[in-house]
Amino acid sequence: MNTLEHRLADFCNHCRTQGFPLTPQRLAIFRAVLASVEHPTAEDIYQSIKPQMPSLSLGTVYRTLEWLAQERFISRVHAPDSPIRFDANRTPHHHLVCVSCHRVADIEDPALDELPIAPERLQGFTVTGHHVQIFGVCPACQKR
Amino acid sequence: MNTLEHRLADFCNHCRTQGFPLTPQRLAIFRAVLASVEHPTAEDIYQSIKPQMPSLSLGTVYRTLEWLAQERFISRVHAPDSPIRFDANRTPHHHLVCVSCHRVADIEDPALDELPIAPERLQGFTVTGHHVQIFGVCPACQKR
DNA sequence: GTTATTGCAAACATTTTGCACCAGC
DNA sequence: GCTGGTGCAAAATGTTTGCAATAAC
Repeated sequence: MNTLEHRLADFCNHCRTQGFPLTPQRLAIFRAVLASVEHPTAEDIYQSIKPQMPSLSLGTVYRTLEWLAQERFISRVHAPDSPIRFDANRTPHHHLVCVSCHRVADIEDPALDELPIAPERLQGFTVTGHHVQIFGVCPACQKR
Repeated sequence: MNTLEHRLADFCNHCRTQGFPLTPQRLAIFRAVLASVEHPTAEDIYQSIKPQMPSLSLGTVYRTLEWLAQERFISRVHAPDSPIRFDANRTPHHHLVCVSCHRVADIEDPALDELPIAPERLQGFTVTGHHVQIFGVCPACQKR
């Protein structure tokens, strides 16, 4: 199971055991990434939390997102013509990127997780992972 | 054939027939992208041309690279933790990205050009293309 | 009480833009 | 000569950082 509650409990545990102070800002920021179906930018996260926590600063959001990525609770999504986005989905997946509105959707397909790459083409690189971006026009943009 | 001379002639032709003034700046910038084996950033291009053309401005480099991409003579490469890079390679290919030094190498493999994506997973997106990024450590960084 | 985090503002890196001047056609 | 390109400097954008005040433990 991977419910929101489970993920949050995991996170609190990690902070406690690793000696990272569990601040309301961290909790709110991780919650916001977990809750978002889109892939929010730092600014998106900031705007979504600001109403309930007016003292929050954008710098803290950047620092915390960076730290969450380092601790492997979220990952960064780099798409063209867009600031860095964040993603709490930890199951292996790839991305559908709308070339019109720059929306990013997750795509899960085991066929994409194991690519048949010929080793002799790797030019001596030690591979640590890969990521597929599929470009296209999303349903909403097709209607325009 | 796709020699440098051929690509340049193509480019000059395109400008002539499409009514785009063929300026020394445009020629120098396209030449620089063609000549580079790495995937240069705007700043890289600027620095490489500056000695022979001291009047060149960075703004022109950005404007020209953007225009070259629009006219499909080059493409943009978006890699994590790096400014936008440019690529004159027009044969279908993908990228090897070094997670240590952020170098980007081309990888050509027909297996990557036609991915077996199940249509029902596309969530209504109209697909226009895709791109594979393979992350790893390049030979130079492995030795450190 | 100690230590790490936060808020704030300034700095930074990259890219875009407005405008007067200049060059290609 | 007209049209669009260039150089320059300023602005915009996205992100990072230094530091004093503050909150978690």
